Amino acid sequence: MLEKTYQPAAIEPRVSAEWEKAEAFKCGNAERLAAGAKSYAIVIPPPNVTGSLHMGHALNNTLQDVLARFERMRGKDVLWQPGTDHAGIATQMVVERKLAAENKTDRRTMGRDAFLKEVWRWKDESGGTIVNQLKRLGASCDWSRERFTMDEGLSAAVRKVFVELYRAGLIYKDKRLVNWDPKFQTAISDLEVVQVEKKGSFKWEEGQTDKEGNTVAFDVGALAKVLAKDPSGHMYHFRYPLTEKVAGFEADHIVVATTRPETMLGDTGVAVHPDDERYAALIKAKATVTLPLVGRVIPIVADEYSDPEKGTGAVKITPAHDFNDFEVGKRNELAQINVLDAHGQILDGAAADEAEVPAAYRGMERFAARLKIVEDMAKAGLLAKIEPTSHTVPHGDRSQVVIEPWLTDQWYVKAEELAKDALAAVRSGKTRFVPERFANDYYRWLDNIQPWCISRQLWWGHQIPAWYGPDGDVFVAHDEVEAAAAAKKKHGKEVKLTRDEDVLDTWFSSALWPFSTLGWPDETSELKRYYPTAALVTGFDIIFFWVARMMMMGMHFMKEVPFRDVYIHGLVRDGQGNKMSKTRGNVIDPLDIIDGITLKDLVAKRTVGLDKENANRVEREVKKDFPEGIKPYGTDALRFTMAAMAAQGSDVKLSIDRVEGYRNFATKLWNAARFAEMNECVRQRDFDPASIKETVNRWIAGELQKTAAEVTESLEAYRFNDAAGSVYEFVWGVFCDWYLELIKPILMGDDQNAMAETRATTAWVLDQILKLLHPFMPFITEELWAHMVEHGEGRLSLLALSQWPSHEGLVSETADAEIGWLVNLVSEVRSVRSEMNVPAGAKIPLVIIGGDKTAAARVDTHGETLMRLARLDGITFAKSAPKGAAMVVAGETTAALPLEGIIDMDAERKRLTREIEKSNVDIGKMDAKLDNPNFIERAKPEAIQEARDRKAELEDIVKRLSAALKRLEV
RNA sequence: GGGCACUUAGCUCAGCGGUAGAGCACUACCUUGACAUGGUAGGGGUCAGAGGUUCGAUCCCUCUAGUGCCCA
Repeated sequence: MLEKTYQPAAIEPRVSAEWEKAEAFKCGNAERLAAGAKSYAIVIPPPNVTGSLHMGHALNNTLQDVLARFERMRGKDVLWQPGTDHAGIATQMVVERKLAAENKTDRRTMGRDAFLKEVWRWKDESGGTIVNQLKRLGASCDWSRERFTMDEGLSAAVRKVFVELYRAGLIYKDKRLVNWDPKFQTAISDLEVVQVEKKGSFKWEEGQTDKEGNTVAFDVGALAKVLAKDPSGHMYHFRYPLTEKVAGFEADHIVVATTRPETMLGDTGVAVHPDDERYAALIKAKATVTLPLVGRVIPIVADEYSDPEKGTGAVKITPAHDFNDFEVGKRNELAQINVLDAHGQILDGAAADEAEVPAAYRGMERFAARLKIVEDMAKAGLLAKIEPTSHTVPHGDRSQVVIEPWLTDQWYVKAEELAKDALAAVRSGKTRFVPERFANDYYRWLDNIQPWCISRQLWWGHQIPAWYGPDGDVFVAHDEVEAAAAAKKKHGKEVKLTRDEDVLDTWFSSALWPFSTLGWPDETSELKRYYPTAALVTGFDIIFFWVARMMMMGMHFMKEVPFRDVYIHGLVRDGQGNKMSKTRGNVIDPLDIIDGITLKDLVAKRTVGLDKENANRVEREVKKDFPEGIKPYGTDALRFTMAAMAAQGSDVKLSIDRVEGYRNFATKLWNAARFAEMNECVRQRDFDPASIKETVNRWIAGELQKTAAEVTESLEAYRFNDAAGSVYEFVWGVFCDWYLELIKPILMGDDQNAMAETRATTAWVLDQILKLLHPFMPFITEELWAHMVEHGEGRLSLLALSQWPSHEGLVSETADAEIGWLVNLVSEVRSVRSEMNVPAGAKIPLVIIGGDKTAAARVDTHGETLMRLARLDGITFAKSAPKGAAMVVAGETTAALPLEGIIDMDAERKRLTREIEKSNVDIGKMDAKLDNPNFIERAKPEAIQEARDRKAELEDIVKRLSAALKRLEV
């Protein structure tokens, strides 16, 4: 016998073990293939190997698993391909931190090879965390095929892709400005840069006076204080003196403005708009300015980049430190002078000599240099103005430090070429975004795509397969042997080669994921069978990072899209709609919902690493929101919550109340099964739902058929919430609330045939429920599936491998009408009882007024059920209502509850009047429609008929209620 | 500044050209032989505001206000 309540912690490990033992999720099952199973593949968005499970993963993987289990039950050969990516920067950071914590030598001291050994050791020890957590979610991946982006096979794919793209001219090396992260000292791609809005507060202007009329001097100390908080957010106006006075130009200087004063050390020009009259004389005279503090003579050039409307209309140009200036510099042949090193400090030593950096600034940190330069310009009398300005400042998404555009040699992918096929594939519908609107983001990005910088100055990652010869010429090859051969051919002798030190962007290998995990470049049978994959499930935040790049690589190397559908889901937020974040302290760990957590542990978890002020705030909030911590709700409840709340394209605001509600749902199911067990509801061999005789059983079979169709349709359309909603409503609202109640008299009665059929039907419906629920709640359903055979036959298979319900011909209109009548009548009686304050325990008689043969037959069949559910002590028939009775109007049936002396006739009068009023309002609405000639003329015939039927129905109700009311008034 | 969404019950959200729905919360009653992690009944909404299209608008269009996200 099942326990009274269900304990997820007790069943989940057991069920997991069953799946594993049966190798239930292995793709390529021989029987299935022999039966001609179509393939259905999903590749997991590989989580970072450094990662641990968060709510985003829980949502993402729940949805994938729902699809995978659904299709597996539909008989397909399912491959859900799992794995992790190597997360270049993140992993390198983790290991460096670990070395520091263990007081081991640092990365640079131990050298590249030794360090990489450390990383691999870390990966072997700790890299499995997230994979194990995914297993706890019930993810039905084919774990035997787990892949890692640094695996040998996947690395071979990376090398091949690099070499081929290079040879096709689609990868090249170039000296360009990159987004340089001074903290990690590596280039990063545009996508890894986040723009942060900054606005300062310091204000000063030359000649500004105070209340007394005294000129206010520039206060460098005050500025220093402001900049210490945030170095950005100000516009500085500098006077650059003309090298020589120019006829026709009044001033002896030109004013330029900048938000980054320190870059002036690298200025090589000043640009004004060619149509700007104010500066025409300077352009004509080919005037120059002498760069203050440095003394470099730099030209004033005409370039449309400068906006005459903005500031003075003159901009300083620093080609080596600004993306726009870089272009201006190229157009006007300005020198590129770099003044920063890899740490973001002003150059020192020989490099500084070459760049003509004044001694005063050498080796200075960039923001310290910013302040000093402003100070020195002020001292020189060349500072005109400082004003707060709001501007966006690029930050590294991992390092959180200000990014510097920096001139370096990097490898690039000619993304604009690869984008063409990727765009066409979506435009032509070969790949479809769900919801569709996300295709717009995809188009917009690919239409404006920039070269993709793929080299990273890290050690952990795929080292670029490029070797340099003695004269710096490059040999791109699959391996060193091939490179050496090429070098020998060129030089006519063996030469010493050095390999490019850089590694590739992690996303470069992720872009190959849909085919590299299937064995490419080998022509494996898996590649043939599972590519293109059926669906990709991911968040909108990585459409650019990943989806677009997989499309580009897939189209180029496989000549075919990597996936048919891309389902984009939202973000998981907290109950209030805030993004979950560590500093906000509102992160909910999925495992804490599954296993539960005490208040104390939750506070500790959320405050770790926070400063005192934040920690106190978070502690207060946690105590308020979770006074008793989080109870253990189990995986199924969490998964069902995710699915039920994953409406297309919208975020999931996760509240614990909701999870609790679905945990209760699981309990409800558990107890329904317990009821079935207690009543010996055992599935019969060869049970055929089409041959059911009893009305109530025919009815539930029909309802089940409809529900199964709804769930199937919703899942096919990625409408997870609708699918979850349909099955929830059926299980609770139909099966438990009505069917189980309706059959109790049969199960306790003495009609053996009816009882046998009902038991078999109940067992059968429960089986179908377990199947329909399985994709959402795999553990409890698998457990019940196994349990429910104790008295019957052994199951032929695991529920996970059973067949998805799909039925036809089970819906019976007569059964629907009959049970509908019963349900309606019970509800109405209950409602009247409650409103008339009839004590819940009291049994009362029911009199059916003027009932026809149908009513009599129905009462004959369902009288006992009716009595039980409406708590009646007898049902009789009469021509007219007895005196002092409350009236019940249920569909075509009118009935009376003779309650004289029990009920308040005044209350009944009021109730009837209110009911009549309500119906009359609705009749009025119908009349308004039907009296409108335009409606009759133009509306759809069905709409007109509907309105007429509705009106007739309402009028009938009013008639009967009015009659009842009249009787009371006599 | 450009683009995309959103605004529906106390809260979180579905829905949709033709009787406004769910979960949670709330109220009353109920230890009825699966389940109090339950049952029964109930209250609660001019579907952000203003126009327009339509026989008919919560739904389609325009504008306004507010909110969020993406891109510059």
